[in-house]
Amino acid sequence: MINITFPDGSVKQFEAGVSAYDIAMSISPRLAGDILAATVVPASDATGKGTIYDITRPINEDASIKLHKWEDPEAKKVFWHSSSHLMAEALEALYPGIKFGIGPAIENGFYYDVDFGGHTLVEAELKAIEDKMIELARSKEQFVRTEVSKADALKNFTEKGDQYKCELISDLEDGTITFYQNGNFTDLCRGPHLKDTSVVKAVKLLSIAGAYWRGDEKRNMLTRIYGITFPKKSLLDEYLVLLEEAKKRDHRKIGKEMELFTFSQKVGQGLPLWLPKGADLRFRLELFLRKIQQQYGYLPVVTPHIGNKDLYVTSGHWEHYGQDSFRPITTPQEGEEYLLKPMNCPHHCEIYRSKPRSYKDLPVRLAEFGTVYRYEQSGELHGLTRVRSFTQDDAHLFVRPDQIKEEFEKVIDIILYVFKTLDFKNYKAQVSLRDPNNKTKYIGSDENWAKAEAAIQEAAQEKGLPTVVETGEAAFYGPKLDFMVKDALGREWQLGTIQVDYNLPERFGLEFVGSDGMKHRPVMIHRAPFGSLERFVAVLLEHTAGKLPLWLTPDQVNIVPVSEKFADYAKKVCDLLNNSEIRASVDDRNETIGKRIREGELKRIPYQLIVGEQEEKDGTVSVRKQGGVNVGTMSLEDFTKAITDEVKAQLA
RNA sequence: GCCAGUGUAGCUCAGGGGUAGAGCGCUUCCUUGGUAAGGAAGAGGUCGUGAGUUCAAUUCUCACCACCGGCUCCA
Repeated sequence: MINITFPDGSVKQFEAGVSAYDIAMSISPRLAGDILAATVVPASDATGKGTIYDITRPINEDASIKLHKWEDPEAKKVFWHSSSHLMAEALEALYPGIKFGIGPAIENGFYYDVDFGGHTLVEAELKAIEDKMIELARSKEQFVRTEVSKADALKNFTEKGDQYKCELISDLEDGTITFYQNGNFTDLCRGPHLKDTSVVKAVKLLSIAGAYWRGDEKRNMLTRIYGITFPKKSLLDEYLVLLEEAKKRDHRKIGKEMELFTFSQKVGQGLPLWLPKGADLRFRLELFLRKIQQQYGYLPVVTPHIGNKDLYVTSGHWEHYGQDSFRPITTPQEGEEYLLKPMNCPHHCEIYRSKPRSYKDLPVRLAEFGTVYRYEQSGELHGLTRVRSFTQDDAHLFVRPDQIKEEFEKVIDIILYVFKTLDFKNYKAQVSLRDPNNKTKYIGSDENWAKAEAAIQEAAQEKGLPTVVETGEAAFYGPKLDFMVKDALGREWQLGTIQVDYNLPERFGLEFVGSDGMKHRPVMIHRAPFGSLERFVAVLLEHTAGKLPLWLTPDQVNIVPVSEKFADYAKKVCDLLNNSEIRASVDDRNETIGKRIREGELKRIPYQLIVGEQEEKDGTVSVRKQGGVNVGTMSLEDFTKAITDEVKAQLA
């Protein structure tokens, strides 16, 4: 007999070899029917973390257990992973001879990478695959786990001619290899899996994409099929509605609706054109940050949009990115070449170098809203989040080595203030370190890398900022701390960034005179709280669904006169508001009042003022807040004060 | 750059080998309306670009361009 401990601390005895399913059954058959996976922590597991088990897998020793129903992320993962096997089985039945790469569960659903040989899978075929999956699911196929030797595993997939699985197996250690079989389909898989396929009730295959084998663009491109499944049809319907809702928050759609920005094929791919309202919004964001930076002792600078190629040879960027960027600009002067600036740092280094610096002058903080140009691959361009011309809210801090941590922490403060003011709550702070196994990708000495990586992690820790560490994600010149935020569809984008750089000061020969009268090398910190105005605006639009905070939004107040008789009063109200720096306009078009209010709502204007006979007589306005809330009638002075106070509070 | 999809009016989209449609928007007129769509008339498109097949191409074929979903990349 073995002891099984439950999450509430109670202990029950079972025969050795009992499964999670048996255990659930001993509590209630209903529970047994609901559970999809179990976290089992065997007594011998020193980590205490345990393993997710198939609910049919025997438990052979004392263990604690947690049973997972659909609501648990662990269960969803198992459900979707099994669904990818189910899809693979359907695919193999419909397209005999195809080969399989990998097929994991993802955040929302699963995919499988498949080599269809000569066949090109098109979207029209997905329906038939979905139907086959449902058919197979209904036949209640068990997922059968078997442990196999490496030799047998290789033999199996060699006979099948699946070079991808063979490659995966050859990387595995003998004795750890398991197969899972559902129906006629056997896959190399660590598991865990569902008990059987019958719980999969609803299937939607979402899209087809090409994906390089093992993420390597030099290798075969496999066909990746994305899908999602649910244990109930209604859950699928809800999910699809949710997806539609998310698409309505797409910044590209909102940007068009609110007339913030546009693109032109004639101007060029990835080159955003900011429309008047968008430019207005952008300037307001800039002003907001300028004020903070002034408080933190930043000095504004302005530098040209091009720079001599030698500048980038010196910085090392030419060597790293020269081949993949906009080509150099030539001049009538033989041999003279300029580059569109891909970043501002080299220019700022030259500003630092323009005069001798004393240790007393440091830190020197040079800030610029600098527009840069990068030739991003055409397939990578995406709305405002990935463009070829964008403006960084850039600054470079030239600091003494003993000032790094303090300066780094101040930058964290600025970024957190910006995020707080704009109500970004779900961000991730990511520390990006270099890949120690691929040092040739990076420039700079081991010693400086170690110092910089330590400085970042210490600063984050002292600020109490929870971080995730990603190895191999560092910039080529230094490690960084990035703030990542998700868009409407769950894609993650980097916004704010702070980067320590020991390299450029070296390359540019930057110096300061120390208290000892000797020359020393400053350390450089790159930082951009927004990242770029383009990306920041994009993510902000998706987070707010276009309902921007009052202080930021281009149109704050829409004044709707009840009829044209009151247009003059409306204009007077508008002028008075404008004089108080409130962005108001009058909609006195020949349309019904209901229609004009509706359009004000659709334009996401925070306040609408309805004015008619009564208001004109009393010098008041009838206030309607976005979303249909009738705030009531108030004097114009009171309204002006309320708006001004609300803006102040938002910026506090 | 790679794989798949899309490209028709300012916007959202329907259509389809015989030179085009809807709704919204826009213009004009009627209506002067009190908190999410009043009515009428009108203007507006070489159907992404180029080539090919055909008596005839916006429709079929090919190439290119752009956009969209992914992959790779992201200073």
